[in-house]
Amino acid sequence: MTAASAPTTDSAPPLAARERILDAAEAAFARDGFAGAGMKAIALEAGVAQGLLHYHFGSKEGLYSAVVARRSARINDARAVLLEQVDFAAPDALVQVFAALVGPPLGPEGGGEDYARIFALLAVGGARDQDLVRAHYDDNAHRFIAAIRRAEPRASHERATWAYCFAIGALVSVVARDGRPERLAAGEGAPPDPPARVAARLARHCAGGLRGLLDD
Amino acid sequence: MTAASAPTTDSAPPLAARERILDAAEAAFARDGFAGAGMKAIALEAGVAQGLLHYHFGSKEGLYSAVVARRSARINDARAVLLEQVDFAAPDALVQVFAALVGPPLGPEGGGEDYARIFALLAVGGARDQDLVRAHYDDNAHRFIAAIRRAEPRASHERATWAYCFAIGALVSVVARDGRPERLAAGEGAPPDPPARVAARLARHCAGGLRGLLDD
DNA sequence: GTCTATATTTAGATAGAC
DNA sequence: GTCTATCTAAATATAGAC
Repeated sequence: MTAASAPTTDSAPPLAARERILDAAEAAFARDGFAGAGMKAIALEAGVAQGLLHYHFGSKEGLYSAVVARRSARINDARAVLLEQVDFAAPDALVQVFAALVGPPLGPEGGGEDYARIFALLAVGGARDQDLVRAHYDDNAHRFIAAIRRAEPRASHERATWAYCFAIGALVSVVARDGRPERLAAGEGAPPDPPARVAARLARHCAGGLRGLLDD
Repeated sequence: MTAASAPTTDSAPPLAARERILDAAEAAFARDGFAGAGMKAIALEAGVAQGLLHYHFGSKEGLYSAVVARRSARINDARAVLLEQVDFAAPDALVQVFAALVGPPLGPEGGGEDYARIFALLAVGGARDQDLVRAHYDDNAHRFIAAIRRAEPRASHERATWAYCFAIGALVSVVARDGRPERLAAGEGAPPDPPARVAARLARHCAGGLRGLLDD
């Protein structure tokens, strides 16, 4: 067996069809969820035969898992870069940490609308989604919980953890929602706020939320 | 046509089979989502024939909508009761308002684990879920946004709205998650916190979050 | 590696007896 | 109002040619 004949290996150079399938699957899973998306429709959108999906990813679960793995790696890499740039001596260090956490899923690294709802579904889904979160996001979580405590030493490990979880929750509710906050605030047809502005607001909210937990 | 022959009318006294179907559907939709749940499995769990589901609710969408309508009414009623009991002159008025918002979905009115994940999926789902949210939760939202501003007059309408949306997001991330915060904080196998304690912590977090938005 | 064709199961919905 | 039986469509997955 040659090295190029192992398509499930991540280290191999990605083929064009493989990436097209992942792109189409990302859009389909986002639109219809795991159970609602169809392998037939994904193959059609990717412009390949349905059998090719099973050749590359084995099953629908395998394809879903691959979609999450590809995108979560990009998001967490972007988060790590931002986290390294945080000035922990600054008065707004805590806001900077939360901005590093919530910014990438809202920005171009997050895959835009296509992956946004998958990201949200992962956070509220059942056993399958929870396993994927554990595999692809738990390490990142521990790193950020540590950073939260470094920026706000008064926070216990437990309170920092809850603040992290609340932050993820608030994040998913806005990444998955095209304009519900805007609609509630300004009525039907209100234009959505730019992602950077939403991220900044969210980061300040999370920092304030942790401070609210301190006198417990 | 007699009054009793109109099963789709909500004012009619509920029949035993109809309620059993709703209970089974609530559990199934929570476990597997809308697309993942099967009418056949719901009928089996309710102990009725599959055809009866269509007689009472017309379609799978009709059944899903009925599940959401039944539970959201109970949740919003409980919220309204708590909101009336808020002492807006108290220094922790804002915390009280958020406690009235997040308490019922976490308590017995929320339907426990069965409805919890449906509640969360509604918040991050596609067009179908967004329509249901608009129909069953938007009025409640406007009432709470007004209460938030009454408890914290410095908050603009826009900021109060974002604080409300962030609160719902943080809420769904904990109602749908059996013990991820506990696991991240204390490792595998950590016992879950009691719902009342989670609700109190969440309310304080939300109040602090809004304060963090004020100096914008 | 990619395609066509198909096997097998299961889905939601309906018809009609009682 | 409830049941049994069935229709039709669509699902995932597989087999085998190229």
